[in-house]
Amino acid sequence: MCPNTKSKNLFLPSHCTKQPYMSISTKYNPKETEDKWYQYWLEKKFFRSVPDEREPYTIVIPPPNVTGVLHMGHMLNNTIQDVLIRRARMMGKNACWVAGTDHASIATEAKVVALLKEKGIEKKDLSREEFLKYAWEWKDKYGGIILKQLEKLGASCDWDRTKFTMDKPLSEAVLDTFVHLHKKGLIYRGVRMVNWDPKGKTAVSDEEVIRKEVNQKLYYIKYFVSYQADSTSTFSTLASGEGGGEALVIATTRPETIMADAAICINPGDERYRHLKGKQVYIPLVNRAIPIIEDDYVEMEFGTGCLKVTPAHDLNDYELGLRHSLPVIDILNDDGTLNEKAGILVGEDRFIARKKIAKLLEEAGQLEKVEDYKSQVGFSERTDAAIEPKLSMQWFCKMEEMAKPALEYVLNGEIKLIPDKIINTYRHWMENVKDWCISRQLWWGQQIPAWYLPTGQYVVAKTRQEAFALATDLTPDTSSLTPDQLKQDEDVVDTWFSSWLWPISVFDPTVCGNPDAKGNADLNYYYPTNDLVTAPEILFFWVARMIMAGHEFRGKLPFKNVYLTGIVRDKLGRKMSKSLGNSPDPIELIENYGADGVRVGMLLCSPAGNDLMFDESYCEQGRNFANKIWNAFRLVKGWEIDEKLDYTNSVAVEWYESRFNEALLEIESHFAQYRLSEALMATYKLVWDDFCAWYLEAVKPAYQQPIDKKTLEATINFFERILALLHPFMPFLTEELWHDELFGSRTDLDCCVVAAYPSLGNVNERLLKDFGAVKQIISEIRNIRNSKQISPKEALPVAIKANSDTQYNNYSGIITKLAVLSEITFASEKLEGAAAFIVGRDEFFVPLSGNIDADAERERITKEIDYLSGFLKSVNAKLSNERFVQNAKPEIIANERNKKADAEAKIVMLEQSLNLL
RNA sequence: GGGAGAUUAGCUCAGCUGGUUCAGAGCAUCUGCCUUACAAGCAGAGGGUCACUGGUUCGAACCCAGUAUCUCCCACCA
Repeated sequence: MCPNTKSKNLFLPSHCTKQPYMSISTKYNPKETEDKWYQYWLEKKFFRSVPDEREPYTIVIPPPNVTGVLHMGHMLNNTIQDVLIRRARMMGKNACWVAGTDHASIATEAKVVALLKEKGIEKKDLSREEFLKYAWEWKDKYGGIILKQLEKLGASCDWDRTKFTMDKPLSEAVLDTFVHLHKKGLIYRGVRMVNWDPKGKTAVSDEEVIRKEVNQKLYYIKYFVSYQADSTSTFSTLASGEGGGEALVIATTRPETIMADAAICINPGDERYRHLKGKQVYIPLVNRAIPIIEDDYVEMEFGTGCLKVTPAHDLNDYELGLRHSLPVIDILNDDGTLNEKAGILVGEDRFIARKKIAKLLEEAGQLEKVEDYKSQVGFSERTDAAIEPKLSMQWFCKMEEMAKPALEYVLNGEIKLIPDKIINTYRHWMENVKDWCISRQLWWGQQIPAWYLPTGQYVVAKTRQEAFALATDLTPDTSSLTPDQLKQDEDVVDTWFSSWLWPISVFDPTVCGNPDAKGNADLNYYYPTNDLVTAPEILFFWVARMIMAGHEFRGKLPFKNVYLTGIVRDKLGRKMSKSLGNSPDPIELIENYGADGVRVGMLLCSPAGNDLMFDESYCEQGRNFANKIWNAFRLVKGWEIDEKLDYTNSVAVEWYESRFNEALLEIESHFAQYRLSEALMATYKLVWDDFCAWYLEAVKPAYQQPIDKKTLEATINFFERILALLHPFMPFLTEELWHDELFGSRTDLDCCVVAAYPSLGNVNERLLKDFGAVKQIISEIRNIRNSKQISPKEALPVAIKANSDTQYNNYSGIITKLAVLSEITFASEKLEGAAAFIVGRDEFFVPLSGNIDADAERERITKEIDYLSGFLKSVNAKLSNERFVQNAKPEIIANERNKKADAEAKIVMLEQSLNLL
C-alpha cells in the first residue's frame, strides 16, 4: 500500500471537499513526506538495477571519503547525479547509480591515529594488525554516515551495490593491478626525490601537493672562504669570523638546512666570483668545508648569485648534486625534526630550528641581513603540512605510455568533458605527465604485494605462496628459503591506485590485472558508464587515471561524459571550508527548506561549469517553489465537476498543451547540453508563470462554483505531466502529490519515481503567438488599471480596432476574465477620451469616465512616437544603404522591411490618437 | 614564469552562426493589493556606455589587437 493511503490522509474525505483549501495546510510540509517516500522507494526496490534488455544508464558515484560528512560540494554533486539518474529512469532506461565510499588512506589513518591518541594509545606501540583492527572498527562505526546523509537528499542509488574501496574483492583487484603492471614493466621501485608529508609521515604524489604562496624570510648568510684549495685546511681563525677572511654570502629561505649543504654553487659566467673557483667555504656554525662548484643553473641576478646546494632537501639541489657527484646529507627525521647528522639543534622541529639557527647565525655575526620574501611552498593536500622534499625508496607507476590513449579519448571526443574549456588543461597535463609515486608509508590501505628475500632481492606476487614460487627461481640455494622468510613490503598503495579502478571494480573486480578476462554480466552491461559528475580539482588525480585504467583493463573508456561541477563558494566568493566556518550544514538546510527546496536551490545557482556563489536565499526560492506547486494542487483539488457545464476553456487548454510541448523541447535541449540550471529555470517558469499564473487563472471557476468535466480532466492531465517533469528535481513533493486521489487510484507500483517522462507533442505556433498578444493585452489593461488606481473589482469595457487578422473573438473570454472586463466591443474607428494602447497592429481602447489626463496621455504618446521615429530612422538608414542591401542575407532584409512597415503603421496610429486628444 | 578562462541590471547568470527572440531571465528593489489556491502570495514598474581603447564590417555584447581587473591550472629560481 502506498504511504498516502496507509497513513492518516492529509486530505479530508470526499464529503468535505466543498472547501478543501480550508483543511489542507497552505504550506507544503516536507517533513511529512520525505522519509515516508524514501522508505517506500527502498521497499519497492525502485532504485535497484539488474541487467535486462533495456538500455542501461549508469553513473558511479565519486566515492566520498569514508571519514567524511556531507558538505555542500557533495550536495551539489549528488543532486546533479540524482537529477540525471532519475530522469534516465523515467525515460525508460535501466538506471543504475552505484554508491560507495573511499578508504582515503592518509585522511582516515590520520583520524584513527588522532582518536587512538585521545585514548592514550600511540600508533608506534601497536602492531600493524592491532592498528588495522582499530581502523576497521572505526570504519564500521562511522563509515556509513555520509551515505545515510545522501538518503536525506533523496539520492536514488542502488544501495544493494554499495561498495567500499577496501572491500576484499576490490582490494584484490588493486593487488592484481599492481602485479599486472609490474609484470608489464610499468611499475618500478627506485630512490627518488619525493614529496614527504612529515605529519602523515608518508610520501605523497605530485598531485597531492598544493602550492600556496607564503610570506617567508630570505636569510643572507656568510660562508667564509678557505685559503686552501682542499679540505685539509684548519680553520680556527676563519671559523670564528675573525681575521678578515673573505666571505661568500648566500640567500636562502631555509637556513636550518645549512648543515646538509654539500657545496656552494655559482654561475660559471659570474665575474664577481671567478677568483673563487676551486676554493672551499666553511658552513657556519658547524664549520664543515664544502667546495665551490659552478653550474649554469644558478641565476646570477637572484639573491647574491651564490646558491647553497643541499641535495637531501631540495629537488633542484639533488639534481645538481647528481651532476657534480655531491654527497647527500639528510639531516631530517621522518617527522620533520632534525637528526644527529645536523650536529646541532638535534630533535628540534624544522620550523623551530629555522628560527633558532637564524639567531645563532646572528650571534656568530654570519647573518648579513634578512629580507621579507614571498614564495610558493608545497602543502600536503590531506594533512596541510608543509611538504619536505625527501630522498627515499618508493614505488612508481610509469605514466607516459598510459597517458597517450587517455588523452586520445578526450581529444577525439569519445569522452566529452563538460565544460569543454577544460580540455586544454587536460591536454597539457597529459602531455607533461610524470611518473606516479604510488607507495605510501601507511597501514590503512592495500599493502604492496612485493616480497623481499633475505638476499635483498624482491619479487612481486599477490600471495606469499606465489611470491615464494617466484623467489625460489631467484635463489640458487632453494633449500635454505622458506615462505616465512619472505618479508612483505611495509607500505600501502596510494588511495587513487584503488579508486582509478572504480568504474570497473564496482561491477567486476576480477578483471583488473587481467585485461583478457571477459568480465561478468554486470560489467558487460553497465560498462562503460554514461556520466561522471565530479569536481574539476580531481580531474588529474582521478578522472584521467580512471580513463587510463579503463583503457588498460577493458580497452574501453570508463564513461562517455564527464560533467565537472563548480566549486561551492560563499556569497563573498570564498571557498567553503570548515576552517572558515562559512559552510552551512547541509542536513540543517534540508531541515529548514526541505530536500526538494535545497535541491532546487543548489541547481538554481549552479551555472554549467562555473563556480557557484551559494546563498541560503536560493533554498528559500526552492522552498517557495515547492509551496507554489502545493497550492496549485490545493486549488485543483478543490474543484467539483458539474457534468452539465459546457466546455468553454478549449483555448486555454490548447494553448497550454502547446506551451508545455514548447517548453519540453527547450528543457530537452538544456539537458542535452548539461545545462541543468537552465533546464530547471525553464521548468520553473513553465509551472509558475504559464501553468499557475496564466492557465489556472484562465480556467478556474468562480469561488465555490463547479467546473466542467473536460477542463478538469485536461487540468489533471497537465498536472500529472508537470509532476513527472518536476520529479528529477523535486522527487519528494511530486511523489506525494502523485498519489492523491485526484489522479485516480494508483497501484502500489504506480509511482512518480518510475512514471514515464513526458513525451513531446505538437506545438501550435500560431496559437502561441496569438496567446502572446492576449497576454500583452491583459497586461496593458492591468497596467492602465494600476496607474489610474482603478480597483481590480471594477469591470472595464474595452473596444478593439482590429487591423490584423487575429481572431480576438476566440480570446474574448480569457481576456474578459483575466483583465476583468465588462464587455469587449469591436470598433472601426478610434475611441475618443479613452486610454489607448497598441498590440501588434491592433488598437485597444479603454473608455474611462473623466479619468483621462489629456496632457499626460499626450506626453506618453509623443514619447512613443519619438522613440519609433528614431527606430524607423535607423531602419531606413540600413535599407537605403546599398551595401547592406547587397551583402545582408535576404531574410534579414525582409525582416528590416517588416520592421519598417510595423513602425510606420504604429506611428500613423499614434498620430491619429494624438489628434483625437 | 607559462597557459586557460572570465568581465552583460544591485546579486547570480543566459545571450548559439555578427543582423527584432538583442540588450534578456531569476532573485533583490519600488508601487499597489489580506482579489476565497498560495503574503513563502497576486498585479504592475523601474533598473545596463554589454570592463576600457582602438580596429574589421553595411552592421559588433558577439570577430581581431591592445589595456585593466579577477579566477583557475601548471611550473624547481634558492
